[in-house]
Amino acid sequence: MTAPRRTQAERRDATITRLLDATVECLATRGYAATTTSAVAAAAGVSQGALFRHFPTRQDLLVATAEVVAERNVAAFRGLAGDPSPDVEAVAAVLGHLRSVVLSPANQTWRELLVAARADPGLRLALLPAREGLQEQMLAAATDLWGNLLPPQDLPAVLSIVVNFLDGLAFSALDPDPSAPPGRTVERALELLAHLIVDRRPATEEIP
Amino acid sequence: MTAPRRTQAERRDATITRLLDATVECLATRGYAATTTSAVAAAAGVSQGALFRHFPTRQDLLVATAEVVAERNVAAFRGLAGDPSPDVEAVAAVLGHLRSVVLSPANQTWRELLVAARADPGLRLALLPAREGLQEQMLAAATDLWGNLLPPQDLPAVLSIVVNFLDGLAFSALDPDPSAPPGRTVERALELLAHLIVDRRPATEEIP
DNA sequence: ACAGATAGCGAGTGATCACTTTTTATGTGA
DNA sequence: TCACATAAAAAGTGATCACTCGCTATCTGT
Repeated sequence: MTAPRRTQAERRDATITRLLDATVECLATRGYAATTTSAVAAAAGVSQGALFRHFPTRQDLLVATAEVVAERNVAAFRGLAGDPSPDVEAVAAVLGHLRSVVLSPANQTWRELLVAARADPGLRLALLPAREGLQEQMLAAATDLWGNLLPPQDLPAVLSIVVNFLDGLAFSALDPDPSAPPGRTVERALELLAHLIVDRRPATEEIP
Repeated sequence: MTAPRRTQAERRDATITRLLDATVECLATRGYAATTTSAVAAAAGVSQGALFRHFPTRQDLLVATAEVVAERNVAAFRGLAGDPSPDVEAVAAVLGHLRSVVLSPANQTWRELLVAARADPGLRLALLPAREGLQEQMLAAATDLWGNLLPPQDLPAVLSIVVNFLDGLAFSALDPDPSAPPGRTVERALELLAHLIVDRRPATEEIP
């Protein structure tokens, strides 16, 4: 009943935030094609007119959303703790955390936008700076994590293997629940990758 | 001038083939969202009415296309020659071939449909048998290629690493030309994976 | 040759898309 | 307090979507 009495800037920022959050959720749950302006506006609890006041086109909304999730993803990657002298188990544990980061809704949103950008030159161009920044930050994070385990010239290759493997995994895992525990195959794959990073000699499991 | 005089079955099969090929091309070049029934019909050189005579809904067309490209992908995987006693270079070469297979339009089409299926339960369900068949055939192909190099229980994990890495690569490579030569990082990554497969001990490159 | 069946065409059809315009609410500066 | 600016809502607008329908063209069995 009582008026909240917010400033214009507060009102503006609040609805923009709600729109961006709604777009993330919409992309993660319904996919790119079903992320329509009306669906986003409805999810945000505002009108379409409000949406188009702050984002002139749908693409502008998507690009802004991409930048938001790119920042979140960078923060999540940097949040992975590094160990000064890690063993195989520690690296495998980090890879497990990395897996859950890659499977998170924010990363799912990012993937959805990347896939759409492949066939949309305008979106691809608009996403380029965020993509480069993300890559750079991830290489820096990889240096923090594994810089003393690998020769510097191999870091990009190993990072590419790990991240693309996890992305490919997220993308071929069509299970409705992305936070499900990893299967045996994935578990063993992470183990092999951990060996690749730590001692560069994966142990052959003896068959009992 | 002269009438070609084809049977009904020939006419039917011909337009169905043209529609499926057009759908593959459309998905690979324009992406899922832009693969509309009118675009496919135009690319196939037939009317929309002809399309809907053979495929009651758009989803039926997409599912049929998925089954076609899944078969093509299996054939491409099985076409990779195995070597009875391969060294690192041979395995790396096979991985290079595998990369070009994964980057092919047929595989790009498959990925596009998989991504769309994530947010579309009906499509996901319809794609399930093709997905299982593909996975099975790929494991068989991997056994042919690397069965005598790896312990059997590690085959699924290694296959998962390789294939998902390449898929993730295809999916983050937004270059307009997918047949471009692999960059230094990708080259080194394939080398490391070859070592992982062959001698399970990647060589550390000395810095000159 | 001819009746019936199948294939293909193209003009619709309602729904929904991204987006615009008009109108109403809500802060802001003087 | 009140003219003004900005934010949000409500009601459009043309274009395009998946899909239908009536018609013609082509083939098939007899």
